[in-house]
Amino acid sequence: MTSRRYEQRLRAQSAEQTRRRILDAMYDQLPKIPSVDAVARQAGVARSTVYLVFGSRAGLFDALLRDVSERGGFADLVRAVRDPDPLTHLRGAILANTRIYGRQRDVLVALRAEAAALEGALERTEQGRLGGLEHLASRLAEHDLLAVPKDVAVDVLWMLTGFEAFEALRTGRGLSVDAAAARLLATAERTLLRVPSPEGARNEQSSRDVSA
Amino acid sequence: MTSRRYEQRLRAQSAEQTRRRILDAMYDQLPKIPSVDAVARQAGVARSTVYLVFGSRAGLFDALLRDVSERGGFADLVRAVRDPDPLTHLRGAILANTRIYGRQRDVLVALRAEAAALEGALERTEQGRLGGLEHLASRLAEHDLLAVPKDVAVDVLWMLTGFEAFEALRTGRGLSVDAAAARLLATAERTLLRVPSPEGARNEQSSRDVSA
DNA sequence: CCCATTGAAAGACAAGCTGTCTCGCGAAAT
DNA sequence: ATTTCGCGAGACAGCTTGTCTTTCAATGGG
Repeated sequence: MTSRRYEQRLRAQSAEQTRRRILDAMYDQLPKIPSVDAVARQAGVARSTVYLVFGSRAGLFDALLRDVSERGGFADLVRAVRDPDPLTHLRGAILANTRIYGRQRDVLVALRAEAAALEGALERTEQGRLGGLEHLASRLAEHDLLAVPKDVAVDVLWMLTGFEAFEALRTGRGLSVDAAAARLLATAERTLLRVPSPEGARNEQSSRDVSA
Repeated sequence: MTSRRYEQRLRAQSAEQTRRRILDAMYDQLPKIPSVDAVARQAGVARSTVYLVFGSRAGLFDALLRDVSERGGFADLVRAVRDPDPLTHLRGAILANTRIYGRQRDVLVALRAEAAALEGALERTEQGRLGGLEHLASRLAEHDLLAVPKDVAVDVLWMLTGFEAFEALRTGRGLSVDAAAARLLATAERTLLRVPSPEGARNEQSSRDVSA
């Protein structure tokens, strides 16, 4: 009875399909937070199947979080980080980051509401952001562009690149995605960078006209 | 049968007591978000009594929110707002605001987690903050202290004085309440105020040493 | 002192949710 | 042909919110 090994490609493939169907069903119901039952019904799948595939309600949201991370829109962010000029890095990263938030907003709001059930998963994701910010702060420091200590720069960047800051401007103040990006960028530049040199003046200008 | 008017002071008084017992029972269980049943048991009260007094789970959290607002710690904030010097107003308001968040943190985290059920109640509370910020921005503008348009200043202040910004620094970056206040203040001053004049330099200094 | 009034307990009930488990079909792999 | 295994179907336990009815006991007007 416990003998034959199987390697069922087709079966695994269709399993992947049901997995996708379930996740897509979740996206469909956002930003309202659906019950496991509602997701299963929308996906045309038995509720027990959802538990079979994702383990629990929390597992379902965890998978959604990973899915969002993989789906990218991160290309722009990566490009900005790779730029040789640290100022372009700063500007491009904040802009790309904010636009990602703008696009994924429904998912992120739902995930935040479910934050209690997710615990570690969210932290793990945020860890990547922290690493990126430390890198950015180091680069700015190396080029002697910082007007504040490096760790303060990391703190401020952390606050400004979080989803909550974006959401406060977007929903709380009714700004567009690009207007929110402009406020965040202006705040970062004026707070972190040395002097309102010709460089600084230009930045301020460029962020102002987007927001106009 | 429908005749006599009653004016039962003692009864009304004991009703107020049960009301308080229930709210206190909630405070006891924070920051974990308790079920109505758990609150009732902790308060030594029937679950149906909670519904009798507060109407619903949402009503319970709504009452908690009002209770927090009334409990104050707002004296410092009011004093800062009344100061004739708009710069003192700015600094005092951010500091007092942040300290209030620090003190009420457990409640605010719980309320945020329950935000979906509260809807309007939170907005109403935030409305007051917005009004205060507009006033502050106007004062700064009148004294010609702003380096950015007034509406931009309101947006930035809104973002920096929200609970989320505080929480990002406090929990996300592990800062103390005063260190968080220093970051917020430095960000606000450098972003909003004209030139790093002698005035500006002094501010930067004072906020730096708190954070050290 | 009597008893209408009313705050509050007790608890039944409906409905929705998560999570677990069992049973059985039918398609895929060997 | 026979073994696996993905998945649907559904029962079950337990927790939750919310509603409603019944009962108890104190309060206070007359």
